[in-house]
Amino acid sequence: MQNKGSYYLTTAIAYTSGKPHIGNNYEVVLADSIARYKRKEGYEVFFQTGTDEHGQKIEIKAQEAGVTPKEYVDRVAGEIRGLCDLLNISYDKFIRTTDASHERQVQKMFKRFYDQGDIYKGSYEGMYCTPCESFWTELQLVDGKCPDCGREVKPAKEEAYFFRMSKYTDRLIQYINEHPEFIQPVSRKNEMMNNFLLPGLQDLCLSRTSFRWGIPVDFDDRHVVYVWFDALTNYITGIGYDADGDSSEQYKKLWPADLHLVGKDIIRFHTIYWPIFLMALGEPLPKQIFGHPWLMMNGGKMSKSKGNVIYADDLVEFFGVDAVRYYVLHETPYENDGNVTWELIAEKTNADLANTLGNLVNRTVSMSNKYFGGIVENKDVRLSENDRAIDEDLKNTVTGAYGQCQAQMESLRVADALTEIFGIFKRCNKYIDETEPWVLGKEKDSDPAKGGRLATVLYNLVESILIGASLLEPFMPETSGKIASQLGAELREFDMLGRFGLYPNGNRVTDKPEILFARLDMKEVEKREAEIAEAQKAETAEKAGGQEENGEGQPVVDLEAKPEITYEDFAKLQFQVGEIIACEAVPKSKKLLCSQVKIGSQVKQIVSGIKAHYSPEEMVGKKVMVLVNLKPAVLAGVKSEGMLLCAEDQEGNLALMTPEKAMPAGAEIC
RNA sequence: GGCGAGAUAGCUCAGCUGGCUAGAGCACACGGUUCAUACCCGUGGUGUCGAGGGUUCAAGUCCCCCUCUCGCUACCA
Repeated sequence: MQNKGSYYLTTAIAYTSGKPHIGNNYEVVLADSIARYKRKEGYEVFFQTGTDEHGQKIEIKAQEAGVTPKEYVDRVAGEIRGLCDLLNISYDKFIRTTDASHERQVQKMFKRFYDQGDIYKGSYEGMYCTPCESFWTELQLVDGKCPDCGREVKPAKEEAYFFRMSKYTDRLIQYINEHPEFIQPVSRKNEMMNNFLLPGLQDLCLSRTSFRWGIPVDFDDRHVVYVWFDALTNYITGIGYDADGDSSEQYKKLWPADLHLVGKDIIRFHTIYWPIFLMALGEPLPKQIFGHPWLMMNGGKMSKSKGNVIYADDLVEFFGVDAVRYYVLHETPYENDGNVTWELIAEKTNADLANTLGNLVNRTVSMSNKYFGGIVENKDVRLSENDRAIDEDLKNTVTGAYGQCQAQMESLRVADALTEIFGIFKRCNKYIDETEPWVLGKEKDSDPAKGGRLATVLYNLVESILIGASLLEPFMPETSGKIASQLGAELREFDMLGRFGLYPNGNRVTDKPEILFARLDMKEVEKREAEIAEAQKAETAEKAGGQEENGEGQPVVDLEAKPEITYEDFAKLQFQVGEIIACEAVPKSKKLLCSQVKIGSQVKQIVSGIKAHYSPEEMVGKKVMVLVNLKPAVLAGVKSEGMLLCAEDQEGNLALMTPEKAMPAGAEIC
């Protein structure tokens, strides 16, 4: 293939807070297939993936595990890299945000932003009005003064560095409008525009002082750099960017990246903050950001304590690496989320890999051995009109597949590209049916014409399969290799795939055909799945058994630490037990319920955002914890005179706080 | 509440700028076949194309309205 220049693609880097599940690994498989494909097309590909290793969550996880954060991330990063290797990911660089070179560059970039005025020192909580005891963001201030009392405000102690996003917003809007291909799929572009860019960007807080596990700001070492800035910049530090202008040759060759592949959940960071950071550095923006859909497990509800988390290593052990790759690539179409369960993978493996592909290779090799001792030879006998038409149709399908595949890959429709490739194998199966080799085989010795025809039929099959396998290589490299080896030939380069008949005449296929994909018994699949579920549950139970230890099945919720308060601060809050005597949904609101709450002898109206978790009916009669002396506010046009207190987990599930014993409405909570 | 996406066969989905009897894959049923991993090939759907209205010679395909689902966002005190 001719050299088509460089092609730089990345995945998002994986957060090292724990072992990733198949839904996380899906992205690198997708990226890998694109990387391998582009390489075969003649691009000089550089494919980077890696791990994101800083942040408070990791600091806490490490503490729980009784190890240093570095020890913790070393272990998890190793695990993640191991999964990549297991999945046959052909990354060129595996970057870690704890790499010394990355850390140094992040510090330099941070300093440079500060020096050029993009970063200013402000306050994380906001401006503090001492008499009102309130924090305000700069935007809320009226003429730089407290919007409540109009008095002077001053920065709070909780200082932080902020990035002036507003400075670059217009340029970014213009860029996005002029480059319709920048954000893919396009529906995401509108989301970003309408929700963030057009209303105006808030300045982004770029440092934290509440924990230590991060890259220190070198000129103010109480601060560590915000993890997103740390993480996003990996795309340039990994290839040798230098903030002082001494970037590597590699960087000059590869940047701007051709493709950032990221999950749809973090497309905002990649299409807004990242481009703005690059503008501030004076570097060009990446050519395309693709926000791919997710692979959902059992409809998205998974937990280790239920035993339904699906991990790549379990799948690979049972199905084999290429069956897993095939499934995740084929099942996630383009814009919609895909689904993954053990049963679905098994079904797809049986239908497409065992039946269509594996059986095709097996029957072709078997017939070659049976009829010609494994020798594959095109006899070029005279064909009937009918046979000629059949052969032509086969060849057209096979030689045309690359073009079809190409068109799909151009728009990153990997699933559709795979479908095109499997069209070859389906056509081959049909070809066998049309030519009926077993009929020819019976008369091949008595009728040389039939024998010749049979040889040609098998030659055409072997040739077609080899072309199909060559095209399949980026997606299922191991399988393609096995097929080529069974056929006794080498996989082809892409620019050969339009030509039919390159298989060496008289070459020999293997005499010991190996089953590529065994048909799976659904009972076996269910059994294995159940075993793994049991193991997960057992592991969770074991961890939960330890006193303070939190297993991954009972996730901890880590919050950003707030500043310490005094007892006096606390004493200002008035908590009481309230009894909900009436409750109704707030019209024109998706999340709000309006409750009448009896507190002692008074009744307060309180609006709460808990509609998704409680129906108005079940609210009535509950005794709940109420923050009584909160300043009244109007929500969705309804007055609210307090706050019902709830616990909230990682998924945003809410649980009302209720007294553990019967208590009268109005009882003080202290 | 705002913005956006979607609602098509049992399941997962294709159907571009409106045009002949609305498609694919899976599953299922039947038929054929036996080289092969009980495999492959063929055949099979009366689907109100979410409801209603409109434009048009002609509408899943355009317009209006409604219902529901999903995503982002705001409020979630």
